[in-house]
Amino acid sequence: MYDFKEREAKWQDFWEKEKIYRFDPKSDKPIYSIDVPPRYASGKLHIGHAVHYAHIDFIARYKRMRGYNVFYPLCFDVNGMPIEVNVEKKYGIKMRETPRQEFIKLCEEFANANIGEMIRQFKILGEAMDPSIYYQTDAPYYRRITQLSFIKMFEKGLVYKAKHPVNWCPRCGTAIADAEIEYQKRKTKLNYIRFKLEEDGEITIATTRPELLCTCQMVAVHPKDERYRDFVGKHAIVPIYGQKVKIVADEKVDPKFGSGVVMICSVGDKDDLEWIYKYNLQFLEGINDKGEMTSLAGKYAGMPVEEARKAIIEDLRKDGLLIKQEEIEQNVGVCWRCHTPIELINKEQWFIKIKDLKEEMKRTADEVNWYPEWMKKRLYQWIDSLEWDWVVSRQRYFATPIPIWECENGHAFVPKFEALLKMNRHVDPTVDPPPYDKCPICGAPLKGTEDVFDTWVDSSISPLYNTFWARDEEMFKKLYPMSLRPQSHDIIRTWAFYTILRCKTVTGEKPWKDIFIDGFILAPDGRPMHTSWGNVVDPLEIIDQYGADALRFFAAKCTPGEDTPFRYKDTIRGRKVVIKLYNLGKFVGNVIKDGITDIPHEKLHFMDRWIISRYSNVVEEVTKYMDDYRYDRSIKEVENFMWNVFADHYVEMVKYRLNEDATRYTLYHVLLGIVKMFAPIMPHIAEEIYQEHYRQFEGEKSVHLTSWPEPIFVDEKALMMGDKMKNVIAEIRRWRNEEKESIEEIIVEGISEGLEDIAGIFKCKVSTEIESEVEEVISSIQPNFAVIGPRYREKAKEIVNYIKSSEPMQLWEKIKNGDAEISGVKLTEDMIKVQREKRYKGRKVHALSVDDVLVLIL
RNA sequence: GGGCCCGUGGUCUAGUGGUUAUGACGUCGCCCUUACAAGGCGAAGAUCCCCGGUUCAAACCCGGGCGGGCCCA
Repeated sequence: MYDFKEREAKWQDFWEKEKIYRFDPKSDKPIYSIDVPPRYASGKLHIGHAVHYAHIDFIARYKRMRGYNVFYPLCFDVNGMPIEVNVEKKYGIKMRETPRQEFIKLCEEFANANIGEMIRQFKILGEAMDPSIYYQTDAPYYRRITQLSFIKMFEKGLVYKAKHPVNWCPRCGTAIADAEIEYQKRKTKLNYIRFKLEEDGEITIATTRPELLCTCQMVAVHPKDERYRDFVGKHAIVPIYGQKVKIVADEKVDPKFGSGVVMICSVGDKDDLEWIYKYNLQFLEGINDKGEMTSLAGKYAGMPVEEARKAIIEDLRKDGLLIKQEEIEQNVGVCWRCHTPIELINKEQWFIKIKDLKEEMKRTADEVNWYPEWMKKRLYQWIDSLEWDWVVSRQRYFATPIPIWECENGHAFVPKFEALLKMNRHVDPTVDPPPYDKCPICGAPLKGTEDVFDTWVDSSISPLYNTFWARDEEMFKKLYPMSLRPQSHDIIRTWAFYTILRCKTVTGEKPWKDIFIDGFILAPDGRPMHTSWGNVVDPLEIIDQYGADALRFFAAKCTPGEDTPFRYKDTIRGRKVVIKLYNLGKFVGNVIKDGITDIPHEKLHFMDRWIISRYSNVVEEVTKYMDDYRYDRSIKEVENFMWNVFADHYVEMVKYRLNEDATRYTLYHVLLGIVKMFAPIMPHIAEEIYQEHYRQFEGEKSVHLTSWPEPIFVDEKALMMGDKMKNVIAEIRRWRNEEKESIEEIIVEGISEGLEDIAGIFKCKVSTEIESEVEEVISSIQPNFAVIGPRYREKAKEIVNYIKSSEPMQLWEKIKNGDAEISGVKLTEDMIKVQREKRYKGRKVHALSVDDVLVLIL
């Protein structure tokens, strides 16, 4: 019995101890380099991670067996907000109230404490990452490369500073990321407010944020809204403030919401932002970073937002401008920690120019091979829709500092590229001295920025880090561009896009040759996994219960690019496959335990040539699939061959001749090839069988160091007739299984080779002469669409109907005599599929018909 | 609202124009046949989401609809 827990752990230790996953920088073998997604160092291993990393591991192991020097780094992403939040929770502190460097230190400690556990998780998944090429994105050596590559872009004039709206929590006094926003359903009032027209009349707008009247710059209606057709192009006067604003028609207005008329303010929410860009409006700041009204609000200046809203509603009511209020439910974005509603406010931010690079990015993306191909469309669509540049600054602590110093006159400087290159760490402008004593332009003092980079700035240089960019010219030439970027589809517009952008601008070349886009793993119920829905699957429990190979088997069954629900049945099947392989190994191992002798292929039995031909075709197919990153098709092919062809048929049919050299030779090579084809996907069981039964003959110390199998030979005749023979044998076995009668003699008509195996298996006399008194009956004739269709086109239907409606025996006679004709078409044997039956006279004979072969059992 | 993807027996799934539609899990029946009962053999179970079109021929191609997912606005 295969104890997967004990054995998988054993082989994992063995691989680690023997250091079998090593990239050799000195080797002149071709390199296959993988731009591994650095695993985020804050949390538990999710089933999605487990599956994605398994997919990458399939590729890495396969490429090693194909003779590549595989670059497959162990790496971790250790930046950003989730770790900050975890640290705040763990110590009960607030980031902004803790000294910066102290807080950063706590983040580092927290992440490092997690990394050990993550490495252990990778190990029990059977991951073959190379710990000798390691990085983590918060390390000084990595941050330095982030900064160096940024400096390159700065020097090219791609960096600028401008005001940009950010999500802002007025209570915490900080910008927050989209991911930090929680949405809550809240009841609020929708206010209908009367706007007088400059021309004649009035229009009623509906808004939940009347305090923003001071920043109102436009009024919009839906273009098809009949009620307001005559208003478009006219001008409304904003109550209280009196500014004159244009009335426009815009598709984005929902005519069913409120009065169907909305006001467009500077920045009320994200929709406003879109309109600001579309209509080139100004960013008017009605609310400051404390959540209070600014001087633009006139008499309400200084009031907190909610208070100002109440006051303004009161004033509108007094003036008779408030028509009515309706209670509505609204999704309000709130700070996920203090639940204060988020405001969009304008802040100085650093930008990287990307709008001008759109076409170049598309051209570069096109130079990369996309798997699956259609994923490229998603990137293109994203690039086409880009309307503003990349905001790279964040007002946080735990990330790479932006290496910029500024003077009070707005002159900005970065360290010299060469100077930073000579350092063995990054610079932190909140601590390190500026690169110049004073501003080289105006002489004013320089102050370091406190902003840090968006974490995508770090992760989007992984190919530069991996390939020794700026550090080792020779290695860079060998490794860049990398062979493969594997990643999931949710981050095409971020990780894939920014990586292409950064690497292309810095090196002038694409970052990788291939990109492989993975799908998502959903809960077994087909929905996304959510703790609150109680449908989360823990991969560590799966491994504990079914084994890592079984989990990897499920991973292999996921169609690349598609979202796949987790399927327990696939892990159950995976475990069965492991057991089947183990037993098959035990059986074959016992037969070949004294080794085999090489024998010329002519000395093989017909059915040996059959299985070897089948095997050779499988090797070719599977190799093709693996080259296309279609491990799902590959596993299906190997699994089917191993179980339904090799084990169920070949092994069964040669049990009577296990002591022959031909049998042993065939069993040895076919099973070894099967094991090798399983090795990338189910590495533990493959290692188990290799170590137990093959290592003594093959020599290599691990199956993962052996080479990928090659086809042995393909004998077309053995392939075709062998399949028939296999079916004949299976049919006789089935018959015997059901009838439980003894067999004296078997007569086979239609096959002449491989009959010795029938005699051997069923221990009876075999002949090919059918008694003359046995009568042949055509039991059915089916039309062969593949022939009739293309040849006769529109006549096909008529021909098919004729064949189907004819009595088979009579039709057969006519076809044989050349008398069968319909609509001027003479029917021939290639146009039909015939099933024959023999009926006996006199003796007791059982007739089985298999394809076009006839078997009589006496 | 936009882009991309998906919709196949009870459940999940393969299948990009031509057999009797693949396989798994589950169910039922027979069998411990010298690796494996976590196995073997067999059975039941499908209007291939709906409507139209193209074609001699559609699960597959085209158009429209319905339902779901991801990303974006």
